[in-house]
Amino acid sequence: MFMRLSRSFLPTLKENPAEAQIVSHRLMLRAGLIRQTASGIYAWLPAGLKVLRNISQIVREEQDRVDAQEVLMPTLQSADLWRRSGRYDAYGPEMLRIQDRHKRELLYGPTNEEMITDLFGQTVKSYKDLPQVLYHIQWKFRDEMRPRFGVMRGREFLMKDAYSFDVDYASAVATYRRMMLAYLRTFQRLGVRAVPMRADTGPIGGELSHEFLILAPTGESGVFYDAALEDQDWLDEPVDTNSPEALEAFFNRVTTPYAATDEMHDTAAWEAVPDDRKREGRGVEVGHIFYFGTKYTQSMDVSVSGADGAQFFPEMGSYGIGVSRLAGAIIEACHDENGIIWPDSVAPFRAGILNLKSGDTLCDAVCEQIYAKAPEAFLYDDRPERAGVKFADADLMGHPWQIVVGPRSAKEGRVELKRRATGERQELSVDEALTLVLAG
RNA sequence: CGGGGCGUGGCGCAGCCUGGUAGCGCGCGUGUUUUGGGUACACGAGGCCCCCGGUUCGAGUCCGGGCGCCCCGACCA
Repeated sequence: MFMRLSRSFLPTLKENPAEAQIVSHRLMLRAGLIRQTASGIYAWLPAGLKVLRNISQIVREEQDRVDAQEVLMPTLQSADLWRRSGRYDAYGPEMLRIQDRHKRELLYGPTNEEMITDLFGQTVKSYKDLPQVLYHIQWKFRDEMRPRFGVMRGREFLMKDAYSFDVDYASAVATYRRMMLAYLRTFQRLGVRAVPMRADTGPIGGELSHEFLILAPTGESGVFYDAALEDQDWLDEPVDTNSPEALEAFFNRVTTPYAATDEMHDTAAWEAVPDDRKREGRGVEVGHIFYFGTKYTQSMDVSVSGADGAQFFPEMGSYGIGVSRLAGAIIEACHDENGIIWPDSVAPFRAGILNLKSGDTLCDAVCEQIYAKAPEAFLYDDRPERAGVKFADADLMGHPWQIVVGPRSAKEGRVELKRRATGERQELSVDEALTLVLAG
């Protein structure tokens, strides 16, 4: 794509579109990341697509790190598949049902348990091939009664969904815990604090369902948690993911401090948390992990041979991360009155190059020199606009860094480097600035 | 699905009550001006007023129907 702003499809808006009520939706529209094409359905423009890809890539790396294997299943699924599990009739009007030219019944997948279970069953025949964890990052469609909040609650959305198959409960628990670690690492790398909270397990019961919520004032549920959950660095945490004991210790550490959404809130337990550690607010759900045993292997009759030669139904779990929702949720958590403040890891561009005097030989030369060093990392604002316009747009788009090139400092071969998150500015040589920006 | 609101140049809105052939700000184009935080002036382009039907000499405006979008609620990655 073009990284020169003068030639980019990056339409920033000065005013808030009337339909956008919450801050992330407004900023996504104003910063030129998305455009709505129908209720709850969005087109991702070049900068927005970069964000989606950056998020996906981090999700992917952390899934791979716990030995999940990436596949790609289709968006369209056959109704027959869902009849096997009994969900075709059970799912209700949220499922978009489609007919092809031969009047065959299809549906746009809202989730993939049936399809993955079928795929698994076609392939895996022995306990020796377990465990298996498969995931994909694919568009889903749920015909929500009321889409809202931009991409946070769209009808079409990009989701990473993983599915695990284990020989027994103990093994399934280990897989679940491994995935929980992967999630904590994923969200940490995305620059947000997502707190895992016990979720309702419905008819299946047990304690193996957790939602991950990001604190944001516009969140959909109330959350209460112990500040002890805030400071842990999971990226360097040496958890031996092959050891069930180590996984259990890890799991206990994560789940012992109090954390609950308003639905699961336990007032008595909350009272026991020291006042200075109480954290209370609104939360956006960005991930959900769930153990559901043999629900689908049984209903779809997918079994494998055990060591004793007898057939058994593998134990399953599913693990979702709302990728497109995260784009909005991150903005909810990371912005100020001037615009987005992207975490370095998801920013569409590492830095904006602001040419304060396009057309000036010296300014142009300095900008081109910087831009040539790493064109993929920069958005070069070469438009013949006034300085104020460029400052405002750079703040709005939220580049982690702004490299400001104006005639004043360019004469001395220097540029001004601004850190978006802190507003801190410093005058540096071109090389010094490049080193800082490209290092992180 | 219940309740409410809106649909007028690209964006934000006024005009509708009290029918007479469309206006403001921003943006866009050209020129001048300005040159480190959305500069100022001038000129200019751009509108089946969501759609269909009705009333009327005449409908953006009144009436009926439809479609689309948003907000509150119940429900959800």
